[in-house]
Amino acid sequence: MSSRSETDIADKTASLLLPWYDRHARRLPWRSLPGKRPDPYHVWLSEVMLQQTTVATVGSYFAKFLARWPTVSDLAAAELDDVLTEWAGLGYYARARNLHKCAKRVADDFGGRFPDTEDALLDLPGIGRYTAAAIAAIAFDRPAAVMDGNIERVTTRLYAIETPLPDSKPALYKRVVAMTPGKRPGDFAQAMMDLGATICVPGKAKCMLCPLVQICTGKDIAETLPRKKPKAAKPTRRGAAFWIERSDGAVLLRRRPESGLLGGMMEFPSTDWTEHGSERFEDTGLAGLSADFRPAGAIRHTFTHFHLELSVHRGQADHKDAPPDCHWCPIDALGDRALPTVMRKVAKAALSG
DNA sequence: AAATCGGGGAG
DNA sequence: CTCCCAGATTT
Repeated sequence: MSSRSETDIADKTASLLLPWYDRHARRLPWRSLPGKRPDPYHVWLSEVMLQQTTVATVGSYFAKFLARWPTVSDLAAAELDDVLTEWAGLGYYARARNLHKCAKRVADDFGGRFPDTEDALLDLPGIGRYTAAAIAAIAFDRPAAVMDGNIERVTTRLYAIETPLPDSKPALYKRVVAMTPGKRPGDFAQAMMDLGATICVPGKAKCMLCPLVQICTGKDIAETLPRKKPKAAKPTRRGAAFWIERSDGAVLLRRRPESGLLGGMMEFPSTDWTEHGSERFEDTGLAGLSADFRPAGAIRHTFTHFHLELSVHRGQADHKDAPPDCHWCPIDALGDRALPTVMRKVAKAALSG
């Protein structure tokens, strides 16, 4: 039972938004020149990097990946460890593993060309509902309904939807489907996202500048929308990390398990991260390696669902061969390893403490 | 449906 | 400090 005004919004949004986009579109590295179709590889790479990640953060990573792997086939031929190394610092490392899997699938099953439908894209690793729709619309001009966090907020306000997220998602998606135009669907999606990033921002929206203000139902309560369900508090976990240096100056690194937190990334051998935590080197699981340690400070780091406090310990050991999953790394080469940000903090503490 | 999975920038 | 970001996958 959609009211008359809802129909009006669906009918008018694109025609109001696209002229605004033609004037105010942000110039981003992965966007093509106006009227030209972008390279699907560029669209895919940027969309995966942009999952839960800001435009400012992605910029340099996108350039590095494209310089090193100019085509999806180049990326498919890369070593996974090299992909993880280039991804280090960007977070959500399952994205990097799925990126590599997806590149291989595109190279092997599709001859290096991305499929051009939402359904086929959805079958690929690391491509979910949002990314499939975004690639289909932006790279292939398909009228797919694209809904990300920005578009959720814009649509919530446009229709003054007071049901909290995520319960409101199905209703939001129906509205986005109704608004998405048959012509320039990719530009429409990008325009909605630009609007959310620059005008219809979280908190106090800049309604005075909005091209949709004349049809916006929620402009008077924009600051209170979208409502959201409360989030759980973050507990603190603790543990210890060990900087183990050999007489030639190399440091011991260990690769973490393929799945789970920081999956496939490198670490300085550390204990499990638990509520109470352990300071004992024996709890790192490194058997048969003897070393004396002295305290070298502590670091704090926050992950998505917990805070971490790690004590850092520094010691010497002279073992020619590395334990399982481990290798000795020259200190000068640490920058070229797949070390996540938390482990770079550990390295900094060890070297200054 | 809920939990897991990073990191940084803005307020 | 909290919130949010061009979400996907697993449980």
